[in-house]
Amino acid sequence: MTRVAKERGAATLAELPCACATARQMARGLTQLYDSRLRGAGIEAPQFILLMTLGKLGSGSETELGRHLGLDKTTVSRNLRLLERYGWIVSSIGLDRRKRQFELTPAGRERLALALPEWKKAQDQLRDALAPEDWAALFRISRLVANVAQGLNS
Amino acid sequence: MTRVAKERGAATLAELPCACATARQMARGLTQLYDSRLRGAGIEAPQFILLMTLGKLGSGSETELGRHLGLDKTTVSRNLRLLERYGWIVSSIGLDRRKRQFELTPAGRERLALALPEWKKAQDQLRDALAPEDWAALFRISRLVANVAQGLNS
DNA sequence: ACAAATTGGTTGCATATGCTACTATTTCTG
DNA sequence: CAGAAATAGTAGCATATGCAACCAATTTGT
Repeated sequence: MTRVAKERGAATLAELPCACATARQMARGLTQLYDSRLRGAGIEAPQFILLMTLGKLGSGSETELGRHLGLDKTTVSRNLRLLERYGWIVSSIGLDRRKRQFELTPAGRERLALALPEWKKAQDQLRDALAPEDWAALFRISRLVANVAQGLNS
Repeated sequence: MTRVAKERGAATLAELPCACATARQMARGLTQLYDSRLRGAGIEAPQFILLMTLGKLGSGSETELGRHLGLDKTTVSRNLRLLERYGWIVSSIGLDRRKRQFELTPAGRERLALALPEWKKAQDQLRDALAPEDWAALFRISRLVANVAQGLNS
């Protein structure tokens, strides 16, 4: 049982509940949960979320999708390219020739339909494991903090 | 909690509040917030968290650190190798010759001391932007859901 | 109308993450 | 004790993520 001298600095490592660390751990845990289900439908959480968002919006540009998901535009760019390679989405150039509009292909809608029941299983599994008020708080806090952080970052 | 399986309507794209998506978005937002501060100290959130955890534990093996952080052992393996390359940690082989024990070097402690005030700035900035009860709920929910997900994944 | 600022997107670079499969070591069992 | 099972760590593969720098197209300010 080693014990390093810790009576040096003021607020040392003793107790550091880091909001970032705990939030990241939660996100990783949930990602693994959803991944394990979605994998049966040949997709994983990040791509599913992107595909789902595009389906919800009908169509969208990279920057637009990035704003919705809190993702950097370069990340969206590369992730969309993957979905395009898989044939799940197509892109077209808009009137504003800088913009590329993306939308689902039939194959993309098919994949989404295949994945939705698996997504639901994961989501229900989590919900059943939580008290109703905790389930609600999870969404409320996640949205709130995501928005606050977004604001602080801009 | 009850695990009564209720019949919940089939999922449509209309509105899909995905716990995984919102949690990931929050985690990304917080990571960017903490990163932007920590970068001034020559480190970013993931490495800071790992270094901090190692400092808190005194020493630890890969698997041990992974369990603490909810990280896959292979991820910990590579991340630790980076910290080692930077000279912030050292490893030694234990009695059980499968295990490698890691601990901070003086340079690692120095880096941590340099980063702690920046970490605190980010953390305070977030706390100030949240109502006290939301700040508390953030930790409670993150820990709770991380634990629940961990359980469901194993 | 034109130069400047803004906006949308891509490339290069580096790190982060996890799964599968594999090796080495230790522990468990018959 | 010998073989089986569990454990610790690593390599290969693929995706995810974001910053800085850059180019192209559009909008703005004068």
